[in-house]
Amino acid sequence: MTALSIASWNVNSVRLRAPLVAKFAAETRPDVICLQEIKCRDGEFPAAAFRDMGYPHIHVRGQKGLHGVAIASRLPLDPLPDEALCPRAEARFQRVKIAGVEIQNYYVPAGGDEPDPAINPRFAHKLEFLDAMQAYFARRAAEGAAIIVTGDLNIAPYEHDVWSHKQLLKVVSHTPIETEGLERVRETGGFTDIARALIPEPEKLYTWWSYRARDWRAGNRGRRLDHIWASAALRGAALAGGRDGFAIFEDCRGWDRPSDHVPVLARLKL
DNA sequence: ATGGTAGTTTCACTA
Repeated sequence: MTALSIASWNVNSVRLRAPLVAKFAAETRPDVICLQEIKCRDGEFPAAAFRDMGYPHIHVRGQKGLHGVAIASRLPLDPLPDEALCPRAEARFQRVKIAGVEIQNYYVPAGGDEPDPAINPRFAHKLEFLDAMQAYFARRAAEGAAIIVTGDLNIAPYEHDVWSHKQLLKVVSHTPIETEGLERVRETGGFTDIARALIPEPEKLYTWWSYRARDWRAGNRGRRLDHIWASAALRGAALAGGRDGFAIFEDCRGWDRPSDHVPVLARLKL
């Protein structure tokens, strides 16, 4: 049996946040780190800093200034085609194979403020992106492949994934069209939400706290936007470790010049 | 009902 630990973190600019990633990597030593919102082109990724952290194998899907995803690994990785999945061709999806596991890294569109696709093109894009994910999973479901889906999905699916279910029902990230859509996507692919399989409701779980709060810790108005899912072939490996199989690194939100998201981590026993 | 902060594409946009 071998262990494989996979972290996911929306860093909100990898060039600015590379020192924080280094601190996290030194403390937690994940085998793989999936990043979102790197906000740079491929060639601007701070690859040398990641090599120094012990992650020489890197796959970047960047774009100028906005969005962008990257995967950094201690183990060799094989890039896989990204299927041009994003309906607007933004850098929001990539996939690789590491130690026999396919890792898919997503940055789902945030969707703007108004949860109505008829008047808000960014919300329409978010729903189109979910449709594209569902169609992709439907095409691949019969394979039975060992797949990890991770990233900033920008949706808090369950009641206890937000600080106030009632007050967020009309707020983008927790509206029924989004939460039901994400459930459909997950079920289409036969994926297990590792966090909730190991840490069931009603325990509150958050991975994001707004920059705009006066005191993020005191108010604790968080949302669980960052996810790690395991395909049916990996469900046993994902749940074998019990509660230690999943972690949220809330302390990172209190570091100097933090991201508004914190890292999440799954520990697989393959 | 409003505004609050952060980052990059910056006297404007996304999140």
